[in-house]
Amino acid sequence: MSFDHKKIEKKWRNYWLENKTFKSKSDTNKDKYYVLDMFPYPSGAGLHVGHPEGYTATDIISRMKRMQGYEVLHPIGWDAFGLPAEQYALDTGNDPEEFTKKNIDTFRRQIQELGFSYDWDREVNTTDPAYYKWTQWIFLKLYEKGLAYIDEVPVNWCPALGTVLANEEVIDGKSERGGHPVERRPMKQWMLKITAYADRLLEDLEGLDWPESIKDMQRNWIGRSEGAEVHFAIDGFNETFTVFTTRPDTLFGATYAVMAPEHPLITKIVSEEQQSRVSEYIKAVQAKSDLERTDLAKEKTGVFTGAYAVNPVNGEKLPIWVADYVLMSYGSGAIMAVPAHDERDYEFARKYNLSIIPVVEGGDTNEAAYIGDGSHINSGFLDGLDTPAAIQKAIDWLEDHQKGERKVTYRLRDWLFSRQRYWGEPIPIIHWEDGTTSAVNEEDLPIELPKTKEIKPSGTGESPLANIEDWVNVVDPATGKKGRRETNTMPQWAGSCWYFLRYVDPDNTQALADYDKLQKWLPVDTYIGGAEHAVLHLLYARFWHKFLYDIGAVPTKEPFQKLYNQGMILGENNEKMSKSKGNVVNPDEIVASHGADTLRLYEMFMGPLDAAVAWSTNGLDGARRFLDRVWRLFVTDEGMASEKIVDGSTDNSLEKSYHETVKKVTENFEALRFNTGISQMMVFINDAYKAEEIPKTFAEGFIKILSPVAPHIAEELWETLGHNQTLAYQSWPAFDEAKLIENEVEVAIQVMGKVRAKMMVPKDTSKDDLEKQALELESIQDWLEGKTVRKVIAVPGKLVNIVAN
RNA sequence: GCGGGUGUGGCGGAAUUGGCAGACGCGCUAGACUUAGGAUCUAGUGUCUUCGACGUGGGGGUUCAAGUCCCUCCACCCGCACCA
Repeated sequence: MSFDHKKIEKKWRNYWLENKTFKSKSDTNKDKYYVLDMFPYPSGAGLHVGHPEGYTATDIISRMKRMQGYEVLHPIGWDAFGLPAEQYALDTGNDPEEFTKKNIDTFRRQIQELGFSYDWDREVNTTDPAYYKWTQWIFLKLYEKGLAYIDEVPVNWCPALGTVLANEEVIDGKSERGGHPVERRPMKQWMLKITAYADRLLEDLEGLDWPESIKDMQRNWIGRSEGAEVHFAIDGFNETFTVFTTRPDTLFGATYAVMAPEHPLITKIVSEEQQSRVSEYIKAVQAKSDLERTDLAKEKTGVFTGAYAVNPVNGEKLPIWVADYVLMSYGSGAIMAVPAHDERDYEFARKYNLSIIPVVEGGDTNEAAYIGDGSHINSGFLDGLDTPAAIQKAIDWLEDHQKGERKVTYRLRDWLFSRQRYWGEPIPIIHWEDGTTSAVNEEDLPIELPKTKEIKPSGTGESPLANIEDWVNVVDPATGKKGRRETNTMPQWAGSCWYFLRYVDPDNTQALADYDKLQKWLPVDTYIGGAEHAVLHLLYARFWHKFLYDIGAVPTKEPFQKLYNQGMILGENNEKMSKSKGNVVNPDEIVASHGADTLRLYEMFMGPLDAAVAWSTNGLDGARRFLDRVWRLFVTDEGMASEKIVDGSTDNSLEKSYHETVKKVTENFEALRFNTGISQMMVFINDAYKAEEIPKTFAEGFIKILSPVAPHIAEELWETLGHNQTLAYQSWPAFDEAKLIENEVEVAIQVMGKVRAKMMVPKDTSKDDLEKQALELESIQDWLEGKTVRKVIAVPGKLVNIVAN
């Protein structure tokens, strides 16, 4: 008979919730273990089958660690600010808060139905004023320390929608909704100075147990490069400009200079005869979308400005060009071009017939740019040096002559922190009528979002908050000075930068979390989530954490010690699940038809946690079949413990299988290799079916190791075996290494590397004996007939290989 | 182009230090039980011209022995993308 998953799962779900079985305590002597999921955005679509994959993985770790005697912190919450709720409000006129609340209720129900062992007293919600009070507080601290500042930066302005769009809302230069044209427009925006932490964000990656690919992505994103800034005079002007280069050693090979189209100096230096061509070019570039501009396939374009730069090392005059292959956002927005040793400059020089002067020996500059190392030529005081030495000497020369200096540049840019949106944390700043700006007082936090039915774009590019007069206008009670609240709100990343701190102390009204409690729980021991957050979320969170460390708010330099990325679950047709493809699997339906335990088991058994694997209904049925087999093995049709389970059994036929299973499951779970751990449990159940008796201790041990994966059925089995307490805190079974060693082992006998026979021998048979016995085997004699034995390799306990010809 | 990764039966996937390739599951085949079965149980299941040979993306190499180490090529996936 199969088990009644609906009845059992409801029973234990309610038991855990009512008894607060998974409440974690900060004041214990137990060692702590903090297992974190990337908290979800509660979308209107409800839970996706992808969610339970990561959540089951962390739940298995949590449940196992509890049984191993750790005090486990395993919380969940809601990353509930964000665009979809605002779009919904715009479309329907409904309140995003109510909409969000409803979605959260659905997510909570679905997550509880899957039996995850979260401590529900620690639930956090980024849209709760009691929570975002502290998000705003962190912003105030950043502002105090000069790490939050206003800058004029280009944003995606959509005139038709009257609003600014996030990059992901712009598709091929058109708005995602409505397909309206979008243009780049400079606007005043809040920026966070993440670049001030660039080096630390880079260096501290070393000590983290993260996938190397993610660390690499962060390293690339930060993009540190060492080089020099070189100052160039402009011929006939009392102006200089600066270029950044990683190859100051090639300065003698510079044959022209390039400024980005946005470079402020261009309008000053452009010659009369080039004026119209330059302004036309700049206009054409501005009309291009970012996508078009960065399209590598396209040919490089540019125009001559008519002006000349003076090469500081030799006084040569270099024509200054404008070209969009130079980016204003990197370095200083201008370069010295060394076509002989830079592929991009080479391509450009070839197209526009600019001269190419080799200064490093090695390549053939008639064919291609030579990037490699070599002895320097045509380079005055650098001649004869190799690249590293020439770089050093060139920088020394520049510094001695005040023509430049050593410089480190980053690809990482400061974080654009404002959004012209309603549904986000208000930025706690007031702009006064006298032109000054001040932060809201700490004790006035939180600045709550005003309730409104008017979540319409303001039309000016400001957020809908600008329309709400009561909220936006303020008067300083002390001086009567009038002011306006900042109408920009924070991006969705803000709330997720520190939520894992709030779980530690979710109800604290005096601090974002109590320092001693943070000391108990930090860092997060295991953090699991999707790889789509590899850079932004994880980099922003690390940045805030380091800042909080600097102001003494948190005790660790890094938030997440071990990180793991779960893979994606694809549709049955091997494509990404999506409504339009009709291949979406709804977890509610699976929980109803097969049960939560089956879904959990199946998702863990599908393949390695980090792999992308296609959903299979047959595979799901197989997972259910296994649980049915376990049930039938332990429980009679009458619902009693099977007679096959014997207390004090002397049958030791299962001994090796049991100990091996406990060992493998423990080790595999520890290493997040759930698929192999589960397959070992299947092996044990197959063996147990064949055994006459199952010692009760083995049955109990098996139920314990099954419980992290399939907790409902495990609790029910545990109870059926006569226990009246949850098994959530029963001790994790131990295995006996000695029980794994057989007295007799099978060794393979190979002739010329091919297995020709096998024999059973005592496990510690010596090399010589092995060799002797193998050669005496009759079947081996046949193989050796007519051949001469040249060599015999014997590996005790493993195999014998006879080399003969 | 650069960085990271993957390639094993019909399918998902296993294989410490190089040491019996294909664990476990799905699917499939046969049998048992059955009024019936998409239930359950038992046995089998890499390929082939079944003595035996061949097999871990292709080719080459090291080794007594290679999925595993080295060289080379191919395919696919992820990230970045004119970063000076």
